[in-house]
Amino acid sequence: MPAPSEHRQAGSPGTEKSLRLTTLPEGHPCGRCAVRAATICGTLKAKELGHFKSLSSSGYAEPSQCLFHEGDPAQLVYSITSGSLKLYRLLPDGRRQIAAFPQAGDFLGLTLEKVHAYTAEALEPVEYCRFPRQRFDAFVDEHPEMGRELYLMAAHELAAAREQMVLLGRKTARERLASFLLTLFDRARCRNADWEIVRLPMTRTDIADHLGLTKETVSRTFTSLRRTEMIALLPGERVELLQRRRLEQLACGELG
Amino acid sequence: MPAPSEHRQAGSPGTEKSLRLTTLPEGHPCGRCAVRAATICGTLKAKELGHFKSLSSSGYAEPSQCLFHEGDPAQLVYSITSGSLKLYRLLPDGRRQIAAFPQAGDFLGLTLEKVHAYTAEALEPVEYCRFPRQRFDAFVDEHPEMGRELYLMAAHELAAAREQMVLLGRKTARERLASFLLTLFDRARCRNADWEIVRLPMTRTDIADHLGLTKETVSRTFTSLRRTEMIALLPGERVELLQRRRLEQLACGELG
DNA sequence: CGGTTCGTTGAAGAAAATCAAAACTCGTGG
DNA sequence: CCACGAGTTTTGATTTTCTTCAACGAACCG
Repeated sequence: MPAPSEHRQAGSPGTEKSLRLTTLPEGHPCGRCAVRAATICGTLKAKELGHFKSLSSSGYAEPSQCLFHEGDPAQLVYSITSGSLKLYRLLPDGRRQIAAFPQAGDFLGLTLEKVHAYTAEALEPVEYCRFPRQRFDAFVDEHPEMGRELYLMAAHELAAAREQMVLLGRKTARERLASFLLTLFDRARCRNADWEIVRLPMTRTDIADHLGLTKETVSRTFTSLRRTEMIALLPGERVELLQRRRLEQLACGELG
Repeated sequence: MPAPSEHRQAGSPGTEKSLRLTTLPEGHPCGRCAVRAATICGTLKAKELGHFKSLSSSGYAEPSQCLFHEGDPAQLVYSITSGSLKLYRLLPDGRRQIAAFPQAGDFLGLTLEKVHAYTAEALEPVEYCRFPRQRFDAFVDEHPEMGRELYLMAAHELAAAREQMVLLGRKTARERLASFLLTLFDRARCRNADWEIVRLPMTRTDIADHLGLTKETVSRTFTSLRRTEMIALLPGERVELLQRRRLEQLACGELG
């Protein structure tokens, strides 16, 4: 079992900057992004946006800093403007499950409970906007149309979580890694150009804790995918997609 | 790998009956239920409820009948009024992952996509209300306060799905079964009296496909929990909780 | 009563975990 | 510029957990 990670630094508050609840291209032909881009920003009229903006402050977190920890009172809501994080839960003996790797454009900390159920830890330098939870909730109450947008976000995350359930419950190690890499490629393609190269900001251990494997198995599986020439491993923790079709077949279980 | 299940009967339309989007006790001191109870019904004024009601028709499904299949156009939204179902996804070779076991009070078919990503199959006789998707969406558009309620539902299901990710990614067979049984006990306690007995409407294979195990492992694990006297297996596919505390410790990984 | 499905149990096998160690990366500082 | 050292990745050998295969008994049903 992996050792528990112990980081307790607070995210350092930054100076006020322009409010961007999403950094995504607004009309991009990617379902996930399209919904995100429509979220919040598109919903609010100029005057209301100003009011909303006044609720926020911006901040910055170093790699391995946590925006919040499992068990912390959920007092703030975060909107990531750049960088990426891991969102995880620890079992008492240190076993860890990473639920997601949130990126720019994602909301964090929107729990219904009084405390956070997950820890959000930066993988890279992260910029974010922060909203006091109470004022955020009050704002949502005053602007019913926000409810719909929050619903769209939650529904998307639910779909992703259930997809991950299929992966964790029924896929082999190769299928898991193939699926994971494809989601990364799709997320990258959605934001950037059609590069078939992504950088992995997370370690093998992080990937293992996301896919329900060990770091050794993840490493061996990378090697296996490289040997069969579906991907290439480039310097700088980057991965190139060589055969999308075969990787897709593998990911959904149509390939040995 | 388990053999694929092949059922293609349609849910039989029933006669008009009183609209109940939830059958849960409205003031029950259970978080999950409280939110559900507040959902929809509590949101609409009498006149609007009448309009909403006029959009629905009620129906009935036999065990093993499907309300909808993975890949079907998502034309209807369902609200379960009695009975329970399994919501699952099949891989091409027949591997199956059951995402959830929806019950009375749950909504089904609320996908953002054009088609359903999961199959909903009745475990027991199921009564439900049906709403044409388009009219449901239009209604939600006209009643912004509905968005907030949908968000609460989605957020709850997201929390449950992520809990299941921890289970599938990092728990042992015993821990998985313990966690699963506890959610069943909690759901039952929320609805009924404080009986520590639940009936399992699903087969061992269904449980296995929910927990990422095989039916043999599930069976062995039931035996193991029975031998250590945490639970008792009663006639009629019923399970009695004997030592809640120990089962809870086991479920969250504090026990061998 | 035979047929089917479901649940349990046993024995053998496999995928991934664990244990162990070498190779690589990258920042630091001599 | 290169050597050092901590952390990460890769690879190998062994073990474990769960799966697979197989058999049998119980419940159910026309």
